[in-house]
Amino acid sequence: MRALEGRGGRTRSSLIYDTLREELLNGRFQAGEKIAISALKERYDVGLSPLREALNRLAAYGLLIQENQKGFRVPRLDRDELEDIAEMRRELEGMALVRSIERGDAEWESELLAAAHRLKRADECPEQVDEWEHLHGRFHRTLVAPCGSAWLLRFIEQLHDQFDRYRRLAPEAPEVRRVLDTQHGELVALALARDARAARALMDDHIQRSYEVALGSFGERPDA
Amino acid sequence: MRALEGRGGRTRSSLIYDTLREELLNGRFQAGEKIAISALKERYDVGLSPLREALNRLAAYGLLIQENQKGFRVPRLDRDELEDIAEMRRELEGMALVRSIERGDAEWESELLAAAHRLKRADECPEQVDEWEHLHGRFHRTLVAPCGSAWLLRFIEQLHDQFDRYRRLAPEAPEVRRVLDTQHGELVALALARDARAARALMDDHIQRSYEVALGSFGERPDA
DNA sequence: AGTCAAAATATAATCGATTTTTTACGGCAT
DNA sequence: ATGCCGTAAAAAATCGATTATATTTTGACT
Repeated sequence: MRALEGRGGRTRSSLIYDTLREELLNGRFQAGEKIAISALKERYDVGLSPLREALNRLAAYGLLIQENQKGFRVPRLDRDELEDIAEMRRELEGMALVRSIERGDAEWESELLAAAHRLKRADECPEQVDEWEHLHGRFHRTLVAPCGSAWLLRFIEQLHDQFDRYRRLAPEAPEVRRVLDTQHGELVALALARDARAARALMDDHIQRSYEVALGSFGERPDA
Repeated sequence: MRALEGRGGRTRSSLIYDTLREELLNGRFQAGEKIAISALKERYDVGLSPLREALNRLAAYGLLIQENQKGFRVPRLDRDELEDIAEMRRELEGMALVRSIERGDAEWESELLAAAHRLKRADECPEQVDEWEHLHGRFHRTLVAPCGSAWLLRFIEQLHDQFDRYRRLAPEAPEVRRVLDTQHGELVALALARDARAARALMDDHIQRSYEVALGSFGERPDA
């Protein structure tokens, strides 16, 4: 799989980083799995150095676990951790959304409408998952973009990535999906109406429902 | 400077990481400075691979900036960013403190008292800065430790590191320092009294004052 | 059979050298 | 003088091979 040829100003290391991040998010690696470095080396046809650098970055970011002298592992999926991630998302994205509503300008309103529209179009093509994921992430980023805090945005991004490891693994839930899709539009409406309180409440509910979908990644309740 | 010999289970990469992190926090590198990799290589007597891996991790963590094909740079100090960091510290540490007060058990109370006591002793030995920094960090970590969210703790740690880049560079402010030292004790008292609201308010004030001290890292107001 | 230790194997970490890209410099035309 | 192009030097990124550590296997002994 000679996937990393003819790049533009990018470094091998950064290309592998992006690729691996995407694959980790999409559950292409078994949770808890040990990373076989030389296998990846073959698979992407790169040297050890850029590969290891990418793995180091992913570990610092939290998408891998690094143990001295024992290489890298994919973090296990853990109910408590998912709950933690969801709870933090509610706190931080709620905070960011309120601030965005206070500070966002007319240009933001336009971009928000555009992002929501693109996402809505994608909602109707369930076959193009990658495209939908892309637009979905972009919509949520747009929503909180003008919050004014670079660090808050950074943390939110990181939490989204963590959350997506679970959500993308969960089975489809069409009824909830429809509600979630509707909420995207409602979030825009509340943002444009500058109703911070209601927007925050809706965001809370949106993340809570997503969390319940993501719980599906643990398989159908072995406790029932 | 053959500083990285005879290690115990640690990897060269992780040793350099710790060393560089510490030096970055202590302002041993000029803000905005370009990292001369081969100079560091000589200085710590290590190969390029572990050094670059450490730099990659530090960049992912936010203590360095990485630009494709242009190596690594120390982030500039920026008033707006410091404000952002302080604001986020107020939000996140406030949140974590409230939760700790709700959830912390008797063992936590003991450790908190111990940590505060150790810190107080160190307050009186202004010559042992490193020791004080160590105990200060530990005190603040203890304060929020039982908040129940690993991710919240992670973000707080990261923000502390960012904040310290500024604070440790700022000139001493003995009067404010005395107030801040006193507040550590008061925080413990409020935590033990389980007065979440007052504790949060005090933490807010504590961080705000620290922020004002840290502003000193920009030199004496060129705008006056 | 089960257990421990030593040897063998596999994997992680590191090094030294090479390749690629950027940056600095100097001539040349405008 | 100023700006552009090509070359030289420097630095970043990468590779291939080596060393160190962990894991597995083997085989003697209980």
